[in-house]
This record gives sequence, structure tokens and C-alpha cells, in this order.
Amino acid sequence: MSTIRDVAIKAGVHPSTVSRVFSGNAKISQETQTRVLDAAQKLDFHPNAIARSLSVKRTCTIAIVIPHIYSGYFDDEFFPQVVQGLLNFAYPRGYRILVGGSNSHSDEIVQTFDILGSRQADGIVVLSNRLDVDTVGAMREQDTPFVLLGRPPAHYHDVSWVDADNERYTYEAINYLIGLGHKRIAYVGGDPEVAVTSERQRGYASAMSQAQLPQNPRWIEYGYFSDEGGYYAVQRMTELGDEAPTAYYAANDLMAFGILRGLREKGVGVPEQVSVIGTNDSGACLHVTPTLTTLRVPYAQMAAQAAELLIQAIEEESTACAQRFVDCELMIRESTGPCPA
Amino acid sequence: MSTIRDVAIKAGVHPSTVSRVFSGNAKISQETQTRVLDAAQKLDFHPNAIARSLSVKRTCTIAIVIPHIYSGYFDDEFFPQVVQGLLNFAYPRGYRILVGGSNSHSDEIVQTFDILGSRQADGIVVLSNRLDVDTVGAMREQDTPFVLLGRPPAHYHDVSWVDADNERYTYEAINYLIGLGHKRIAYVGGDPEVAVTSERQRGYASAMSQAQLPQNPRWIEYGYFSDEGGYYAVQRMTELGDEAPTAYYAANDLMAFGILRGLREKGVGVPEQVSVIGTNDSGACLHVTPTLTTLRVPYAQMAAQAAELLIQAIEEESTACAQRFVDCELMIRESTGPCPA
DNA sequence: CTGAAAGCGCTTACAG
DNA sequence: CTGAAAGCGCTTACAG
Repeated sequence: MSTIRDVAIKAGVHPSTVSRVFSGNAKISQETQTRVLDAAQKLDFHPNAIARSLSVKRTCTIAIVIPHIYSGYFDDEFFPQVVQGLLNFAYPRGYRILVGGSNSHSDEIVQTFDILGSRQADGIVVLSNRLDVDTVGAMREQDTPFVLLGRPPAHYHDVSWVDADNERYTYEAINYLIGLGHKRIAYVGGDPEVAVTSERQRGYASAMSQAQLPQNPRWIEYGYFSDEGGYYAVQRMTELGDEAPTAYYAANDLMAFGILRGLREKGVGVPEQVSVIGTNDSGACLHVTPTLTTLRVPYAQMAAQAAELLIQAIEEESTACAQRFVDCELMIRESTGPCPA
Repeated sequence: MSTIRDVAIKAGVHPSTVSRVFSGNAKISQETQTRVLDAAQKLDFHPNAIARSLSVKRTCTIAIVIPHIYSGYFDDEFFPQVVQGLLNFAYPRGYRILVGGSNSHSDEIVQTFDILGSRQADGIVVLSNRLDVDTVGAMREQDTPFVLLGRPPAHYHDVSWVDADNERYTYEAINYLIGLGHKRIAYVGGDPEVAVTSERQRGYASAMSQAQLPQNPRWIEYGYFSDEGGYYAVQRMTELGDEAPTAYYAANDLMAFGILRGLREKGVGVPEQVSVIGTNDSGACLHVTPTLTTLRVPYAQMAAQAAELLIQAIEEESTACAQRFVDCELMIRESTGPCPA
């Protein structure tokens, strides 16, 4: 592998000159330029990105560490959409994505700080699902830019984040069911440890109480974002007899598919007898029967905005923080209908 | 941000000593060790990974560039499985994944060579779908290790790759349909430019001809891996009347879902009247009705093996190459059944 | 427009 | 076990 020095020798110039023709920003005479390029060509020279990074203190890389908490991160298209969104924004601007692994929640934090501390990336987007105040506080103490996907636990004003207003949109989804005449509505949340679970539950509760509907604790189940979780919720709730829900709201599509499966097995018609709403709008919503009404959460867009904030922070070296909400949309399809009399 | 030098000064030792306590491999007296660690602690020192990389010529990173050819790379769980597989093997060994973007096929190659040349990663796994001989030849000319996901166009013996034997497994899937009594079988391939499409088509053709079944060119359609492609294939083929296929093999699940949708709209019963087989075994196969019989291709496992070969090449600096096949499995579910009389 | 020099923050033979 | 020095391959003020 040839270096800038080899090229310089072959071209009969100083290494700094070679550097200048490759970095682009500097006036170089037409003649030396071609001489250098020629030499580089012949030696198959490619600038070493690591050496450049060390010198300019920029890697043109943004990082993300993947939680291995539940496989739903992959099953439910959450992670792919995030990577896609990051790439959509970052790639055209010359950035690449560094993906780190983790094998537990605490390891996830360790890995995040490792990337932050070692400067292997210029910035990092972190999934703030389970971050506590301490963690966020510690991130603020260091000086590599970061942006959260999801709000921090306490409402720091000097932290950047992008989030959906989960409470509000779940409220609207429940309201839609109420508008269809449903009165007994189930809430199937994800992992109760994850912020989004309680956010959505608040939306559910406020829609119910605003409509002055009775709330039954047995209508609430945590399905941990898995298909089985949804399926199990149906087993539990159909036992309630007269008190069984006529509609289910699930905090992700996977659980909604499990609900659909559970209802089908019990011979319950959807949407004639029971309505089902999922969350995310994953591709499979259109492939199931009936097609699934779902609350679309634009993860790719969230990630793209996170990348935007991050790259802004990196390049402008501003310490200004920004908070952004993205819009969700209720995709009404076949799995919801009027409450039967 | 403090450096090794700051720590050295504070601890009253030479920078090389600090380096030694952090790199781990070197005998250091208990006393200096704690002095250094103390100083590092106080200064919140974290070794700079980039500087280390430059010095040791290793980044502990393996790269992949994502093709933006068709969104199916994301929709069909191909890419997420690949990243998951890479990470599963790489993460426990201290490697991270660098993900690059691209916006066209030629750009994909440009980006690949850019990573290779700039030494931003220690190795790269490349999707060999559309690589031509020239490209593979050029990759061999440089000295960063790489492994192909899929075979190279010509059968180079000095190139590492991991692949499924697509021809063989599609042959078996078709044979399964033939065993069920089907005689008119449709092949719905992906993008005809992609190697896997013709590989599977060969498997299809040889199963048909071995069973001495007539082959009708109108039973062959390219659905470009999209839902719509499968849907459209049904529109075309149901027009064939008596000659319409009684079974469909689709080269990915997405197209199979489109086929299912098309058949449902036409009131064709699956599997009573027509059987359908997909490929990949994406999560949604279990959520559709009927559940989809599919040829499982273990992408995550393929990627993990690619990571294994790659890391081997990186760490042993051996130039030995290896070729590996992974096993596929026909997952028999509800969408296939005996050919109606 | 080009050269010479110092520096980015580590590592690692070489001495002792 | 520790220090001093050279080096990894670039970049970038500073001169001229």
C-alpha cells in the first residue's frame, strides 16, 4: 500500500503538495496536479482515511448501538428503518454509520460510552428507551455530540432528541375506536420498562376517562412487543366473558398479529365482532387478513431527523440543542369497524 | 479531552507506560498501574481509537455497503438479517460494523472500493449479486480482505464466499410441488439481472424437465422482488385459463404475499385450488392466512459465516480462501397442498 | 503555488 | 518493569 510519501517522491514534489491535491481545497498548478495524479495512479494510491481522521479530528461516521433486548428490534422493522433513515440523511453528506452491538441493557450503555469516549465516531444516536437520568447526565458531561431517539427521562432542555408524541397519538387511536362505538377497549403494551409503553398507556387512559368509559385493569396487558404476547393477551381477555373487550390497541404490529391469530383461532370475526389496531405500520400490515389498521410511526424519518441534528452539531460545532416531534398517522384498514350491538 | 500525555504527566510516568497499562499486554508494576489508572480516572481519559488504529493498522471494524437497488432489501428482512448475523459474530470478538450507503449499482462498487482503499475498515463483506468478473478481479488486486455473500460470477478459486445453493433448493421446492401432483407450476423470479434469479430458475427448470413436465414460458415472470410483482404475475397467469398454473414458486416472500393477495381477490382458494411457496421465511409468513410455505434461507447465518471468514482473514493474515454453503429448509405450512383433480 | 516542519494521539522495538 | 525515540499517514499554519 503506497502512501502520500511514495507519491510525492515519484512525482518529485513534497508530501504536503500531494495532500493538497487530494484534499481538494488549495490552489495547485495544473501541471503539478497532473504529475501528482499520474504518480498516484501508477502507485494505486488511496488516501488513508484513518490517518486523515487523526489529523482532522473527524471520522465522517455516526454511530448507533443496537440493543439486544428483544428480538422485536429486528422483527418489527424498527431497527432497519432506523438504519435506513440514518443512511438516507447521512450518506449523501459523506457520512457512514458505525453499528455497535450489545448483549444487555447495561452493556448497551457501556458500548455507547466506549464509542463516545474513544472517538471512533463523530457523533452517536442513542435509543433512549431505558436511559435513566444518570446516563443522560453522563452523556452531557462528555463532548461528542449525541441525539436521542425518544425523549430523555427528565426533560432536559440541553439535550437533543427526536420523538413521536406517543401519548397523543395513542390517545387519538383510542378515540377513533371510541368513535366507532367501542366501550370495552384493551391496551396491549410492550415491555413495561420501556418509556413508550407508559406513554401510550397514558394516552389510552386519558381517552377512556375523557369519554367517561369504565376502565378495567384486566383490559391491560404487557405483551413485550412479541407476537406471543398479543396472542396471550387474547387468551386472557376472552375469558372475561361479557366484560371481554370489543377492541384491542397494541403498541406494535407484531402483538397485533398475535391478537389477530388468537381471535381467529377462537372464531372471533375481525372486524365484525372485535376491532384491532396495531402500531408502526410494518410491511406485513398489508399482507395479513384482514389488513391491519395501525398507527404509523415514521421511524425512518425520526432517524433521518436525528442524523440531521447530529450532523449539524458535528459540523457547526454549535452546542445548541433541538427537540423535534414527528407526525404519526392512523392508517385505517380492514381490521377496525363499528362496535357490534 | 485528555490524552495519554496528560495522564503521563499527572502520574509522573512516561507516555509509553500509560499506553502499556491501557493496552493490557505488558508487565507493569502494581504501583505504577494504580497511579496511572488514578490519573486517568481524574482526567477522564479514554484512549483515542483512531490514533490507536493508525498505529496498529487495525480498526476492529468490518464494513458492508447497502445497495439501494430496490427497497426489498429492507422490506424483505434481507438486510436486517445480514446486519444481525454480522453483529452476532463480530460483536463478541470486539468488532463493529461500518455501514455505507450507495445510490446506484455503480455507486455501490465505488463505495466498496472507497472503503477498501481508504482502510476505514479491516475487511468488507460484499453482496455479490451483480458483480461482474472485472469487479471481483479488481477486489483481488487490493489487499484488504473481503468475502462475498453469494458466489462470484466466474468461479474464482481464490475468493472467499458464502452462499446458499439456490439452484438445488429451488429444485427441491419445485419437486415438493410435483410430489403433490402439480404439473403446471409458475416460477416468479426477482430481478433478472441478479444472479439468484437465474440460479433458482435453473433449479425450477431442471425439476420440471426431470419430471418430464411440459414447460410453458408464460409460467415464468420476473416480479423484481416486490409485492406488486407477485400480484401482477397472478393477473397475467390466471388469464391462461386451462393452462393457468396450479402452483406458484416465488423467489422471495414479498412476491408470494402479492400472489396470495392476487389469488384472494380472484376468489381462488389457497391451497385447495392453488398452492404457493415463497422464499426466505420472513416473519410475516406466519402472520398471513394461509400461513406461507417457504424456502428458508438463513441470511443471518450466512452473514455470520461471512464475518467469521473475514475476521479469520484479518487476524491470521492468511491469504487462504474458503467457500461455504449454508443449508436451506423448506418450511411446509398451510399455503401448499395436493393438486386438485 | 509549493516546501519544510510540527502535530494529531497512540504503539512498540530497543535499551537499560 | 520503564523510558526515550521513532513511526503510523495524513494535515495545515507558516514562510517564501
